[in-house]
Amino acid sequence: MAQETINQILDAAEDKARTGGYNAFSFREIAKDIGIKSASIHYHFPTKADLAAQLARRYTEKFHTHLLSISESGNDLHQQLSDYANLFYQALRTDQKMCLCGLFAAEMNVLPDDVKKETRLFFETNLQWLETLLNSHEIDNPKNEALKLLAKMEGAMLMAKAFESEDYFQEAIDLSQYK
Amino acid sequence: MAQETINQILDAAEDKARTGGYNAFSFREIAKDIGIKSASIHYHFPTKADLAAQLARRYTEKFHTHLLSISESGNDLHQQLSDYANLFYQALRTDQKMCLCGLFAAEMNVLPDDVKKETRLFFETNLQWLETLLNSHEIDNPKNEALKLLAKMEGAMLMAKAFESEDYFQEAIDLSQYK
DNA sequence: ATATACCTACCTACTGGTAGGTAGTTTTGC
DNA sequence: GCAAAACTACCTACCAGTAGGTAGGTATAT
Repeated sequence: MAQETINQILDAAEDKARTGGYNAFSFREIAKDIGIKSASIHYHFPTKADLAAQLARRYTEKFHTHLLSISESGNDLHQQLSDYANLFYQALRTDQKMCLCGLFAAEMNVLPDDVKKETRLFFETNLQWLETLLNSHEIDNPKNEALKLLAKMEGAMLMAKAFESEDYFQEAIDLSQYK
Repeated sequence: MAQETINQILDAAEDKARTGGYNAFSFREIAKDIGIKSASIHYHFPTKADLAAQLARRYTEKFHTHLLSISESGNDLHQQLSDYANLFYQALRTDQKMCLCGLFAAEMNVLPDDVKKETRLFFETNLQWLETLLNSHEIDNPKNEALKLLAKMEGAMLMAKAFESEDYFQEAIDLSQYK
């Protein structure tokens, strides 16, 4: 089973992609990092587009798992949104890195189609989860409110990166209106 | 006077940088676009870092000019913030491209120091302008409010890119609280 | 016998950057 | 007033390094 290698490849790629985007990771660098040859990565991921698409998909799936566990908690709206914001904050804090799909979104125009598709799926997944949550708490115009919340998360992450301090994320996130 | 060439180089570089970030423009591509040789670009900008730093600086300066003209209008708070949001919206709409510094911010970790510095300056310039505006209209905690507004702008731009539609920007921007 | 998971060796295309040359313009010294 | 020197804004030709990708080989396990 080569699942372990595949995970290692994706881990290394994610690390680099979340630092500088689609052009910031290469087959050679990943190979060097995990101790195999670049040609061997092509065995698992024929093209770079395949690798990046898988990367975005894995990222979205992991994120979705966290979303489900938040909604299953049964906590009140403010707490769930707090936990939600914390998903982004922890990504910043523990990895000192941007949201993978946030970075990909910024580069949307230069991404291969498959990667675009997976990137958009991340945002759609988030919007849907937020909308359901807001709707179940009888918030007006949940669709629009969801979009504003998602934009707030990504914008706050960008502030943290721009000023190179996670604190800016917390300062930019204000969920008091949902209390 | 070679100012014209310099402008052409920066224009071509900005076009590409705003599409895919720091790694999305090369001396050769720019040279080809404007009809000179890549070596000649090095004459005006010794290194890529120099070029990108100048690019960010020019971008910030232009933006700052617009900011000044908004504050000189003497319009009410809501109108000025609307005009402010429109600066970002127009960048999206007319160029179909991301905010240069928003993209650079996402890639902060891989930028040369000079480019980092200029990128941060863009955000500081925005924060300062917003803070002054909010302060003069007796808004509570203007510093924090400024950060939240700036995050909102960049977040909304990211939404527009993620979904490849400018409409998402307008939907994510809601300034009704400042009415 | 076949499939898996790697390998070596190589390809073409492109990257930022440098050395050294040149035509045309401007500045300097007498 | 004019020739020499210097400067500007390009050029050709090249470098080492890296990019994604391919062909074909090999050891191991089923």
